[in-house]
Amino acid sequence: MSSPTIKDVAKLAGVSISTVSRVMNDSKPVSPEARRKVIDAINKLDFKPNELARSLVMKRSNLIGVIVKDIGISYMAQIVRGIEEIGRMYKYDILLSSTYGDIEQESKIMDFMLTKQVEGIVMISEDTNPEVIYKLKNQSAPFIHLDKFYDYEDTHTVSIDYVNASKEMTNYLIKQNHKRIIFLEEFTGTKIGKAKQKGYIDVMEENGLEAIIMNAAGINIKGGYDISEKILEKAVKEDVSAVFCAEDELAIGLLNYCYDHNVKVPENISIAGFGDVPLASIYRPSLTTVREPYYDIGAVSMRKLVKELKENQKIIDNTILPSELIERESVLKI
Amino acid sequence: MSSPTIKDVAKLAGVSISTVSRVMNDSKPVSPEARRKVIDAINKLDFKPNELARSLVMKRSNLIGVIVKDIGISYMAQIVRGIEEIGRMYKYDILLSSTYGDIEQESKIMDFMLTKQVEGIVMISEDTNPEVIYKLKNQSAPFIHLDKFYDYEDTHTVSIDYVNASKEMTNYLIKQNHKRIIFLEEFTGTKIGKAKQKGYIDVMEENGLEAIIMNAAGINIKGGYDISEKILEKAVKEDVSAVFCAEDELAIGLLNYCYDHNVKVPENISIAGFGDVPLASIYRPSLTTVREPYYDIGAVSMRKLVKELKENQKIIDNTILPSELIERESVLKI
DNA sequence: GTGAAAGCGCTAACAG
DNA sequence: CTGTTAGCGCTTTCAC
Repeated sequence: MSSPTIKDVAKLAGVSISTVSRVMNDSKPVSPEARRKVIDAINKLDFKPNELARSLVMKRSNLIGVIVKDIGISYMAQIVRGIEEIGRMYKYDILLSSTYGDIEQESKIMDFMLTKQVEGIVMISEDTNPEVIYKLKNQSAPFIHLDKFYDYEDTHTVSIDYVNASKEMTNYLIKQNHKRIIFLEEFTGTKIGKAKQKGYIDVMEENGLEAIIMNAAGINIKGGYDISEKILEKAVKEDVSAVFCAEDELAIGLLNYCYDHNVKVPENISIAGFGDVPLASIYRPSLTTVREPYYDIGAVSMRKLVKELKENQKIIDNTILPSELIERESVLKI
Repeated sequence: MSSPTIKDVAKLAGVSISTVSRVMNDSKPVSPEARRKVIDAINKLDFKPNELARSLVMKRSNLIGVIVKDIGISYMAQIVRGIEEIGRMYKYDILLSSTYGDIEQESKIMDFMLTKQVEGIVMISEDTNPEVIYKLKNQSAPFIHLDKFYDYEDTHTVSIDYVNASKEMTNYLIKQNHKRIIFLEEFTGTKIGKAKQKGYIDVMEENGLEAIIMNAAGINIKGGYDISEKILEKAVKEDVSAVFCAEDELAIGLLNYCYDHNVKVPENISIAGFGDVPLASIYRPSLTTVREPYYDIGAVSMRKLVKELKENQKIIDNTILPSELIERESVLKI
């Protein structure tokens, strides 16, 4: 009826349970004969060890808790892929839970995962609540905190150099002969938001160009779409030829608006994004953007976690991964 | 140092561990005084019960294994959302693992999940290997098998009525005055593939129209893109005005090709898809398609699993969910 | 109401 | 090399 246990195997093989355990784990020498008998019994019974029991005594669950805002958000799914693939290499499994941005859930789920004895936690959110970060930092398991927008001080994370990435894109735009460039963001005062803005402003100033910043109400496609009318108005009035969006989602929103209103991209206006979400390369015109290496962010996060777990010490730092400017169709090239 | 156990709580509260257990689970009456003392102790120690130990003795892991081809595939992520949200209602957690289509992995992961004592399994794949299905059916845990293409006989799944959905779209196209309509598919001989094809052919015949079927080499954006030149050639030569793609991905590939080659959609040619992947509504022109309710498919799957678990009996059947024709821009309306 | 004790399935000394 | 035994942290009889 219920699945066979190590006892059943031992009985059938005519040895003690220790011997069975030993052949399963190769933890101690076992005579060839006993080994054979055990293996036979295992096969005959189709025995599968109960990892729960194993975890209990070993005090190692081999579980990593991944708390994600919404697994349907494609870049988050990319991060999870990275976590999972590296996790698999080290025999870690993923316990996945979504919060949908609800801070109570974030907190509850964290507790719950600890209860399930996860050995580490990766929290993938957007605009994480400070309380949650506090809690994350004050619980016992090592963690990584990944937030596209909210780069908290002194948290353990993996990201790119936002100032520099933003500079690179601004420089690129200028090199393509754009002089009047709007920077579209939703300014929330976050460290990352400031960094992107700074990169843009610095380069514009260096080149004696005026920084023109506009604000969207929400970092998503709708946010980009809704501000588009104003942007386009300003563009014709003030001779703007390019818009640098702080997030791909904003750029897609703008692109959608342009399509809906017969504005040709990049002929009439150039649009650049930031992120390189999967959609950016599929959409037409394809989006010129800065690639944030989501998969790698996940993979490196997991590697760091594994290292912490192995060395049994908590680390608090920020690993910087390289970003890359991806030239596509949405920016007019000279 | 290491986290407090029920013993520590008992000691601090001056009661036995049984009493602590009883207040935690409300399983038996406890005197108000003892209850208070226990609760105090729990709070003081920030005690969190070890679910692993609990699962071991209760023989209930509260874990559902979700085996997914690739969590980065957006419609799969939508399904997982549905699974997760319903799972949460019943206190089930998600153990997530990706296979990347590798059949050895599919099999290994399944074993591994059983080892972790998952109570049920949801397998979300594409073109699942028969061996894997066989194995899925012959293991002990209840399962749901979700495959967009491969509708195996006698498996436990949740889907839509493909023949009917395909008929609906074909009828719609005809109503929009299209007479020469290409059906683009990658014919793999699967039940679902046949169903979609049948829906199209039946309606075309009913209307005295010729069925024109073309084959892509792969059900993905590239597959659609690569066959596009031929399609467009045939379209001009044979006066075809619409293409009904058996999958949204094929339609997006075709749309991309049209954009790249200055073919206007829907003015020059109308394109319809099947699926309503998230991208379909974002892309411009937005894609007229058949909505497969991915989230609901996940949610209903989980409900079925919960029911099986509760009633402790395996069910093998196919739940049919309603689909919906989504009118957007890619098909020229009269 | 409450505590002592057995046991979930497994690993890891310990003694042979 | 192998078996016996003592737990891992918890739930659940079974007495009291």
